[in-house]
Amino acid sequence: MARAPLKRTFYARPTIEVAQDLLGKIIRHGSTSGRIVETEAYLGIGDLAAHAASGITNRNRVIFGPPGHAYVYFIYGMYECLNIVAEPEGTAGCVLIRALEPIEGIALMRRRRPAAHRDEDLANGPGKLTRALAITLAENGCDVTRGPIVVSAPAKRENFETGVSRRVGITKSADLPLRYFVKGSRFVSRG
DNA sequence: AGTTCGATCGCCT
DNA sequence: GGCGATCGAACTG
Repeated sequence: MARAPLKRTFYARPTIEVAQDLLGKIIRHGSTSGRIVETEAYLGIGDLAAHAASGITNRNRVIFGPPGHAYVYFIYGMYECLNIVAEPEGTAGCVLIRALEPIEGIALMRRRRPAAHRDEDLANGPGKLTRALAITLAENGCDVTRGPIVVSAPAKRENFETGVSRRVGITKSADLPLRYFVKGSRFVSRG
């Protein structure tokens, strides 16, 4: 039951709003999908932790492009991380997807992530969820309002509390409260 | 439960 | 040439 993708106007807003509002949404790639339970906002100028901080380069150019596109990058020689571009075209800003609650294709995710022995370990980290959903650099720049990665609203509205904390694993601009998560979810990368 | 450390490589100075 | 928006295994206590 594929629901309609979120429209581009959803993404053409301040990065912090988009990061908060992406919680609870469904992300799908192929036959695998999950519910977003953890995000981080990465801003433009002034956010020294953001890839966009020092201006446009060949790697980060999609962050400066139109909203609603995937920014996928390669890190530590072995992992991909998935972001979704926010802000109007020409303004930098993106949301790192940090954790998913697996929904569809769990058996396939288990095959892709043999180290995960529990469902909550399949996608509770940015490098894990790209592995579980088979998202690679080939998806960099793709339009998540069209595909092959698609983001949509859940079938039923859910109520949850949003937790806020510092972002994980960075050293610069580390004090900013730009990490958001579904409070109480056992699928987040950390409490 | 918490800490340390190795794997592995593209990007940018 | 150094380092990074990570992960998982190995180790300690």
